[in-house]
Amino acid sequence: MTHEEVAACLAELGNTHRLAVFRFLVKAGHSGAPVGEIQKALGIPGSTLSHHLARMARVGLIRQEKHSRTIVCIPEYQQLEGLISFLNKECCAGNS
Amino acid sequence: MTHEEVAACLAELGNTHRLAVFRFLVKAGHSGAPVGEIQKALGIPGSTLSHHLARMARVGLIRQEKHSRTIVCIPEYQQLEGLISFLNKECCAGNS
DNA sequence: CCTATATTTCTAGATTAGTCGAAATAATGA
DNA sequence: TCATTATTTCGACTAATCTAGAAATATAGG
Repeated sequence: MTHEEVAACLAELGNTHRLAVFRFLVKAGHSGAPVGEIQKALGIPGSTLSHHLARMARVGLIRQEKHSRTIVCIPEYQQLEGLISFLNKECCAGNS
Repeated sequence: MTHEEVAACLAELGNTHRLAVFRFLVKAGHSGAPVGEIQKALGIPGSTLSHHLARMARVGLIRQEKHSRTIVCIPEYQQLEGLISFLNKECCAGNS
């Protein structure tokens, strides 16, 4: 994971709506949740949510699988792990 | 650390310049580095750097100590640790 | 007091992000 | 085929961010 990729992911998680979406998806587990369910749970207008989901998918924080009419969003755990391990390695060196 | 505080910190680290500054300060260690040194090392114009440093200080990622004419920037390790622990607790639950 | 140094504040332009209604697309089932 | 449901794309607007030169501030040393 490069410096730029890490910054891009952090920037996406650095928005309260998107962070809330990610937390919701993690609670939903490996099977994720459809867009409509996220929308109902968090009360975000469809077009706004769609925009945020697209951004998160673009940097690999989630993936979207189409099942007939619904699109299921699944958190990409290993991407978050990459992020955490980067922060641990590159940003905690020298810590007490 | 609240949802909003976490998002704010992640947003600040989600900029390549600021992430580079933070990484540089962590390498510098607990004694930190003066603004001028960061500027020389990373090649960022003074006014731009000052802006980014102020933002990072605002969310508690660094602190700034004035020693005569120079201002020393010090990374706030416990803030980053708070961030990492939040991501681990709230965003990794259910992971394989 | 004056000059040099370190850093910030001011200002302004350019770019990007966030928001959301309305229209468009896609798939299902009657 | 038609209506319904799920979601996206479009379009438009506002707000925030990024950038950096120029001027201001603060401090040290001569």
